[in-house]
Amino acid sequence: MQYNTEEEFLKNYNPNEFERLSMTTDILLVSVSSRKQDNYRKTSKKMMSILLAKRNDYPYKDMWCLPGGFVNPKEETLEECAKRVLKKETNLSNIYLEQLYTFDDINRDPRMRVVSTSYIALVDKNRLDQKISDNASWFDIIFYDEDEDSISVTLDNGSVNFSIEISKKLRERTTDRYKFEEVKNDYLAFDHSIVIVSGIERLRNKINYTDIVFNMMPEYFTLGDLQQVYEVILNKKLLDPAFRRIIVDKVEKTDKVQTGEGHRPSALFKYRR
Amino acid sequence: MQYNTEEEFLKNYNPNEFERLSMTTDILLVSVSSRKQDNYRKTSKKMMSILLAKRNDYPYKDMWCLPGGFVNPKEETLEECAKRVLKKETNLSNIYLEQLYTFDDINRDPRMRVVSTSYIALVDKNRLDQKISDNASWFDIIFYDEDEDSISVTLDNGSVNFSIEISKKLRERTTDRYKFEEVKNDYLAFDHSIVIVSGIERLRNKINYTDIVFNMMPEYFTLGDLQQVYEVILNKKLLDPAFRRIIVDKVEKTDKVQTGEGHRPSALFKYRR
DNA sequence: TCAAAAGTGTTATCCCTACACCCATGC
DNA sequence: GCATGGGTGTAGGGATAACACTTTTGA
Repeated sequence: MQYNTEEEFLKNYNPNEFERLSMTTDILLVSVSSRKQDNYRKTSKKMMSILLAKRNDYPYKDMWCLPGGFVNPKEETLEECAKRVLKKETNLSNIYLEQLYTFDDINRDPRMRVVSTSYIALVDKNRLDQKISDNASWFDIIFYDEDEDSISVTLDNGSVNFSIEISKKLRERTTDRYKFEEVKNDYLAFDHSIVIVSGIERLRNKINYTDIVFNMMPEYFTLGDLQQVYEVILNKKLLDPAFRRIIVDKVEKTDKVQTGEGHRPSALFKYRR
Repeated sequence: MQYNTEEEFLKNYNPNEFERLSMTTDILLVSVSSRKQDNYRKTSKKMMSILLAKRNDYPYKDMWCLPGGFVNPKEETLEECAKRVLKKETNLSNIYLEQLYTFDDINRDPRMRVVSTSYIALVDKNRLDQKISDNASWFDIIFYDEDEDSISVTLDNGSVNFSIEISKKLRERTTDRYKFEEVKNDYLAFDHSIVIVSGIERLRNKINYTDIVFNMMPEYFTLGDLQQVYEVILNKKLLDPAFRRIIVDKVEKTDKVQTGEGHRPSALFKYRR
């Protein structure tokens, strides 16, 4: 249908002229957890954590999924929808949020077409009080292994523990974009295993050329803590002097000192604004 | 609404339970044009070109926009929709295509909510025969200037010439994501000026760490040509020896030679697979 | 002959890696 | 005392930038 005048345009409005669909936003909320070590001298071990929600409705009963919700087209933009979901789940408003990718799993819901725009959100877990939604739970990424053509992830929330396996294949040889496909996944609903893996890839890339990591840090932190966060995201050990050289311009030393750790106390730094 | 059994789930299906919206895909098709120089010795000057379509329907009459179209939710994914549009506009099927961003301009169409997922597509113009859609036209980017907080672009298709100005502002100080806003734009419909600028940013970034540039090159090319394409995308002059060192592993020298150019003939290379 | 681009070599500089080393603490 | 992490200095190697230089062609 094509209109030539304003009159025609307004008069001929037919709400069913175009096929409609529903949209959702899904949010990959990432943080970092610490687990105390037995040896009193050792620093606590760090892991990435993501927030998952348990479904108790048919047909996804007892599966886990990323927090998300349908977009209300009359009221909110996609980003506003994502913020609304985050607020509901964490009771926090000012969380770092970045659009990840728009996935459209054509058969996601048998009743209607759903397109989902996913977001990645980063937060310092210490900012969260206890008011997380009842059906939500933090899962630690206790294992993450990536090679040429597959990714393997193990998640654990203290009582539930499961692994997923994703195959990766370069889409075109001219680019860095991968096609991810589920190989093994018995616990995550929809295509959320793919969203998780894509988000972690994004995070891992961006940590090298942006300061997003500071969205996951408390106001004051030691360089050791910061280095461990880098290491857990990059999934490799870094050399201390090299790390300090990279980070030195991004942080500011404060007067504060952290003691009582079974070794030499460390200076507390904060992000340089 | 929540379902506990399959029976309940299927029986209670209500197509209006969730608010619907319409989706479109918009495609930023980028190529490189050459313009012969007066001096017979000089190589022809290169410019980026993008494909725009002229609207002749109210309320966008005589404005230009990116090729695009509504997604048919029953029949196609977003990417399939983008490919369908590209096929219609260029008569080509195997064009490099990459999802750019999902923009949702809440007041894009006064009659209904439209969300648009944009794609960037790269092509070697030589592959295109004359069968471009009647209302479509290649615009050369004859001027592109970017500084700390604004971008200025001038487009020209031989008969129409216009400029747009976009302000850019870092969204958060921890990241590299910019908020773009139109400052001046009298010719481009919707939010397409923002899509164009975002796409060029993406291309400029990716050229440094991927091989996407070869999607815009013919099978055989000289290193001088290739370097000029890099230069026009990066918007700066590169030093010959440095460029050759970077590129040497990506290309293969062939027996072919290009002569008749008013200077020493150059070897033809092709992309190393 | 000459202007333009093709193509190559060489040096200085920067940055990163790797390693060595000393310091300060709690038990 | 000692294991552990905090914190710093330095030598070596690889990549890059800048420049100089030679080659080859069409008009």
